[in-house]
Amino acid sequence: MAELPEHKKLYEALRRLISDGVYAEGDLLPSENELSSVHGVARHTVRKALDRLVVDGYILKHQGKGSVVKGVPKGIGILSLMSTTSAVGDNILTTKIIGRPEVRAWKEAFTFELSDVEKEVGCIYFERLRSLNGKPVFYDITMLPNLNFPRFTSLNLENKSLFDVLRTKYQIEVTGGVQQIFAIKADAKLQEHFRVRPGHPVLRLNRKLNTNKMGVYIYSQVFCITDELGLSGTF
Amino acid sequence: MAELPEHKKLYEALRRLISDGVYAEGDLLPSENELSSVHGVARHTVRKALDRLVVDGYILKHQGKGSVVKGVPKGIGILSLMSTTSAVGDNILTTKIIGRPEVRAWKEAFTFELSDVEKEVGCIYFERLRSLNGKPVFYDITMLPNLNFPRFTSLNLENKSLFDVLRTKYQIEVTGGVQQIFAIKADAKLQEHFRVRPGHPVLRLNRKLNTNKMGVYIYSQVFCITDELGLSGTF
DNA sequence: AATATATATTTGTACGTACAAGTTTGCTAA
DNA sequence: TTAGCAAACTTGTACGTACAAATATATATT
Repeated sequence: MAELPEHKKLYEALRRLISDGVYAEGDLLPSENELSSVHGVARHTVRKALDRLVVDGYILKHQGKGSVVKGVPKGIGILSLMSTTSAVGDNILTTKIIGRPEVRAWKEAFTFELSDVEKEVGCIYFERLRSLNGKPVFYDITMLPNLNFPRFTSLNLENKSLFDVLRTKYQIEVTGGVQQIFAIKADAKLQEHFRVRPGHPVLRLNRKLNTNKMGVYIYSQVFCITDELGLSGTF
Repeated sequence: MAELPEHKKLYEALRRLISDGVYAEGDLLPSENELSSVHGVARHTVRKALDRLVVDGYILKHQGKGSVVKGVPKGIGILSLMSTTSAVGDNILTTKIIGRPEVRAWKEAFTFELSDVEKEVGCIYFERLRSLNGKPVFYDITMLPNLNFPRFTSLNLENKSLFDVLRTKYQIEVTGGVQQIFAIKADAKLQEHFRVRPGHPVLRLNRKLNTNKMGVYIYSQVFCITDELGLSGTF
């Protein structure tokens, strides 16, 4: 395991403290000079760590005041749910894997083209149906290239943990991506999954996610019912 | 007019060169040392400017190689169009302002709540209908607080230039925001604008954009037909 | 000519200093 | 008590140095 640079170590440490709630929203982080002396690094290194926290949306900086904790940012792109009527908060979101993750061939990923390498190795494929308070709201298909993912098919793939699993188990970080969004009418398959009538409006997202590994992309297609819940995202 | 800091001036200069196509996609920027000596600033200052170009998606950096131009990034959040069948490229996107920008009172901005200050000053309101090759695809409502926007109602509000106008004329930069996305059925008003039948699926976006000015937010609601075009965005 | 090696170039990390600018805090004087 | 002011604190800008790591280039060797 390679040694991380100092500014990245500090970034990860502070990020964890915010994620774990040690520093809550509105709190002030220790000053740059304090972090500098405590962690035994130069102020410049501290600033680099804080810069990334700002970019990632964890903190806000105010000259003369300090670094104010903003909170844990929403998922990359559009991932979080938001109720139109009331707060979503403690509603129960259950995730059901349809079938098991399996390896199969692929020639294209929705509207995205694949490289020759990706075509050759095939993909890990799985579908999920997520329900809020018993009502299905999400149906998504995920495809990963069958590369460097030992024992992936036997992992528990919960909603929130997918990116964490990729980062911690396989050192793969999602750095960005592209998505296309459509409003469509529910087809037979979606009518069945969502238990809606023909013609019901459904949101469709085609997504291609970039990672820190050259040539490794994650593809997913998400269908969503937005009758009571809008898809919410920050940017 | 306040003097911009050196790193920001350099950032703006390089950004402009990329936007204008002087540095095209795939080109290498001058090295950090070269930029340093040419512009008469320290390498650290150059790096800060380049850092922001990386964050904004204009360039990619490779250790030992240099800074490779990535191109002009897509709009913040979801702004750009993308064809499902072929490249959009040179299709003609026309923008029509429905009515003129006008000042009016407001009590809420779509699903977003307003501050007391915002309610008091009222808002600048305008609607736009954008068509691709004669077919209407975008209908959007924009609302700005009636603050610090002298002569705004007499400006030409083209599609691409809104953010540029805000930045250059009023020193207001959009730093991020929140959006909610829904798939809905076209109501009477949308049926008329888009010339579609009842029940046609339409994309709706409610957006609240943050700016660098404290307390100044931009609100917009966008309706979009995605029959042939998906809404595309990078993140 | 092809390969291996050494050199130069370029970005990454990390340290340091100094001062400017904005905010908070505490003190002093009215 | 209040108001004003000075000091302390915190982040922003900008300069400098040094070396590491990755890439590109030129050189030498086979």
